[in-house]
Amino acid sequence: MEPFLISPHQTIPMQRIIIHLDFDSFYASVEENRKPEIRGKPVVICVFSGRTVDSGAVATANYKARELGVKAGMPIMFARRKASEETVFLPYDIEYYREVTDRIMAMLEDECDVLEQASIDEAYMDVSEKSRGSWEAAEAIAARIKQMIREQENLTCSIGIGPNKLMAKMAGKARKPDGLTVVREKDVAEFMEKLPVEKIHGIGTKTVETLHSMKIMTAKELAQCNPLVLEQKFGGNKPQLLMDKAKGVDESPVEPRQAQQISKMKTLKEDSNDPEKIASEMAEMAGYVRKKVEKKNVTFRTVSIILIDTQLGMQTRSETIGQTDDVTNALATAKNLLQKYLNENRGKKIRRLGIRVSNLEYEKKQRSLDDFLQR
DNA sequence: CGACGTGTAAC
DNA sequence: CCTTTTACACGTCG
Repeated sequence: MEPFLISPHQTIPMQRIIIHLDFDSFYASVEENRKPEIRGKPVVICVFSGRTVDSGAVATANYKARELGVKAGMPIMFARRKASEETVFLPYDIEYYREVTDRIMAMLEDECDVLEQASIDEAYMDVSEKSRGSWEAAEAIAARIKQMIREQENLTCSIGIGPNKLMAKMAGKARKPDGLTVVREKDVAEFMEKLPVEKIHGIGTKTVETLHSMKIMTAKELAQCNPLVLEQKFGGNKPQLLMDKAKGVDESPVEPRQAQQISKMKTLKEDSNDPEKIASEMAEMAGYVRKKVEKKNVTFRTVSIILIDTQLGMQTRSETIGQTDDVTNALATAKNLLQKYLNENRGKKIRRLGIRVSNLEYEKKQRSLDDFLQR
């Protein structure tokens, strides 16, 4: 889709219509479908780190559990304290959730011009053409999508429709669960005005803190402030970016995403600085990375290790090598980086670690054995 | 500019 | 008392 309609005399920015779709407490809902006996109960999906019985964090809580005060991101231990007798705690099963998502995303591709899967439970859809520029038509598309997902997967989602990705996303947040909210171009200013800065998508804790220290509390104040004031506190492009967001402006296109990196992290059972021990964990994680690299049929150029120490400080070390698909090679590089790190940081103990490959190339079309034999 | 390391943000 | 994975921006260095 062309971003602009070009007439002989002028360039008219085309009005886009973007849908954002977000499954309601996705992991929990999927588990409720898989295990009917837990339906109606508070459900908490957990990432258990394995360090102690209940160490780890909450990935998702269903609405029943949220009523009890359980929230995503919370340590499982906290959630246990808040939870009631009947609350169900389940380990997350990412592979199963991915299967469900993949089915739905395949379906969504047919319902829009361009699909951008933003995460396991979120997608943007450009429906400018499919709706022929009509907000009503876009709303009908959204309603049909909701119905399809309900009928075929027994899941609900919240949908936002707006003139760009930012507004679609924020519209979707306005009504949950099972919501459908349209913010037309002409209604953007009014929608944004009421919001405190911390409700703007993409403005996180650090930025909020700085804005508050400047007495900028609402999107309206941010949108109308003097850019020079922001430039005192923020560098580079950030002032412009912040003001655009506050005004509900976002030109970024909806485009298909491909992974830029593949990584695997793990929490150690006990803090350690034993090279042998850490290297063997590294090898295990490399096995997982290998699987993913094979599945995606990619090559990579950069290998990194990620280390989180006892104080939860994160450090990375990386090295760029020749384009390769050989994860064994990556593991060797990772072990070298690890060796170097441990030498530079004598005595520092590691809590969590990870391995990552990046600088991915998707061009790699490998000749199959058949092709090979035919020569 | 490419490579590397850190910070911010979101899920 | 603290997960996992990904993306991207930016500063710095050579």
